[in-house]
Amino acid sequence: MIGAGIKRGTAELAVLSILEEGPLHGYEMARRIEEQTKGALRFTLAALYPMLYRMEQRRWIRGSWETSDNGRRRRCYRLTPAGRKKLSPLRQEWSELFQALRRLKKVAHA
Amino acid sequence: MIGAGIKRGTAELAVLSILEEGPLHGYEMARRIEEQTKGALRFTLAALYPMLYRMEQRRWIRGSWETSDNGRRRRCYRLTPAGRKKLSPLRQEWSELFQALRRLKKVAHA
DNA sequence: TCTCATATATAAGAATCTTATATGTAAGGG
DNA sequence: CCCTTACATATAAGATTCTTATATATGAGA
Repeated sequence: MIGAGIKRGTAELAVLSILEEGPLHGYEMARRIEEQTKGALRFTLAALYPMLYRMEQRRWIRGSWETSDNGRRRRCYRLTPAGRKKLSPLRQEWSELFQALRRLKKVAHA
Repeated sequence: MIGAGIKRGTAELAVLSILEEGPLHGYEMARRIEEQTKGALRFTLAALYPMLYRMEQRRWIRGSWETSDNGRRRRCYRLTPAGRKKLSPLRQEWSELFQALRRLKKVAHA
């Protein structure tokens, strides 16, 4: 798995990206991020929950308590318009970072 | 320029990459990183000097005081064999991060 | 002399990650 | 019936690495 040192800031992009596909609760977000990145990117729930809280404060996502079929309470988050608007500049920024690092001598064969 | 949030961990790779080209002192490293990334990646010296110190503690780089032609004292760093060995797994890790983020819905057209 | 470029250094603070710990329900196996 | 695993959220303490602000000092050019 990718180490803690270099993955800072990825949670924000990961959460917004995952929520773009539809509303979701934290536990499932963590599972999907791990699944979709084939285990490369993995977040502990302890990292994810405070992040979700912060993103809600910034109005990028909005959470609501729901009760699932199996009777469990969970907090379902969905992207706000502001969150959706944040996505493309954020992706752009990551894209620029990749390019920048590639210029500092090839970052592998990526 | 790329924001502080997402560039964590890049300094390490940047320094090792720059030193791969030859020994260098901190001030010039900062200048070259900015130049080579066309201004996208920029480190303040206040971020760079402690980083160089930490990397020296880890034996990835080795510094020596030199006096330049113009009579200024400066600390010249060079890659150690250990530092050189660190470069390829580190690049690999970044490469995997890029791939992982790309899988979470395209990170722009990168 | 004043300012800019060179050159290094430290301090205080912010943000985001880590591991450890806590709580509670539901389902399945022995 | 009990134990373990999966589900689901939450907080605390600590590490790391970035930020801005500040300090020091020399050399060159206007």
